[in-house]
Amino acid sequence: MKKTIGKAQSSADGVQAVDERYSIRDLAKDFAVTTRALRFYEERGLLRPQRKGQSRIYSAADRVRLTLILRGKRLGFTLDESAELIAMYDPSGNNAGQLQALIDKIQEKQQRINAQKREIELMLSDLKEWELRSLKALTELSRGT
Amino acid sequence: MKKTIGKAQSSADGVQAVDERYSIRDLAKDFAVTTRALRFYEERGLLRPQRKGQSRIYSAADRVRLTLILRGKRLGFTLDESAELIAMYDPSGNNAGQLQALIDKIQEKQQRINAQKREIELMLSDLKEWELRSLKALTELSRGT
DNA sequence: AATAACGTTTACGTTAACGTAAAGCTGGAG
DNA sequence: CTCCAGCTTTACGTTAACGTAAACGTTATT
Repeated sequence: MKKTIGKAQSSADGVQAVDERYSIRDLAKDFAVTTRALRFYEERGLLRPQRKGQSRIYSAADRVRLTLILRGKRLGFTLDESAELIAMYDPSGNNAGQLQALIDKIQEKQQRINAQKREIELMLSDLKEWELRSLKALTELSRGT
Repeated sequence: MKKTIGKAQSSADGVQAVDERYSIRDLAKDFAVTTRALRFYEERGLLRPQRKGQSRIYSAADRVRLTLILRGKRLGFTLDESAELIAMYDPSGNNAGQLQALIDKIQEKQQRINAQKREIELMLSDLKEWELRSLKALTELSRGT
């Protein structure tokens, strides 16, 4: 892993060990997204990189957020939903209410996905039936029935 | 079930029994979609209702097609994909070549759907893990750990 | 100084699947 | 005949999640 910005944070504060800094292109490359996407996520409030002059500087925390954003996408969440989830997951204000809300959202998502799964299984059996029918029709046809 | 258009098709041809006719609003009501959506589906080639004068008249076959369209939507298919599926179900010009192509398409579709199913199962276990974590965090928090 | 390589903001373009008027036929009730 | 509900076409608007392009700033290297 190469740090492409500045020098290493050999901070003397002991506790906060590594807090590497990444350019926008670093993140884009590492996560296989475009820089446009990263700026867009920021515009939508999902990322808040520091600035060095006019340039954006991303931290390890930003990488975690981005990971959550992309996982959300894979799970079919909208950006707004992911923003909510990230906010809830944020350990800054972790009260019981927030966690309960998070759990509710997750369970709701489970319901939807389960429904999809059931529908897909229905469709699969449907398609298999059709395939059988078509195969029979084809063989009969080639035999000149 | 009320037929709201014309009179019943008490056709004397014996074989083709019921072929009810529905107005666009009938279909909209029955399937809980807007008339705009129905015209849009037609515009995209997914429906082909007859015309009586300027008005559209939908048949039982059209209802089946609409069912497939909506099922496709629930499965997350685009309209174009649904159009493909509907074309597969259609027993129009069935020569050997067409049948083979049909089978190929069906099998290809099966692959994709199976992949989707696996992905969904992955997501589910992911979500369950999250849920567990959140639940633990919540109980520990309420216990004041 | 000039060029390349990267960064920035601003802003219009794109796709999907309709929503939402606007304005005009049309058949049947009164 | 009049009128209205219900149908039609035409066409611009909307949301999400960026893509794409223009025009410009900033370093670092040649």
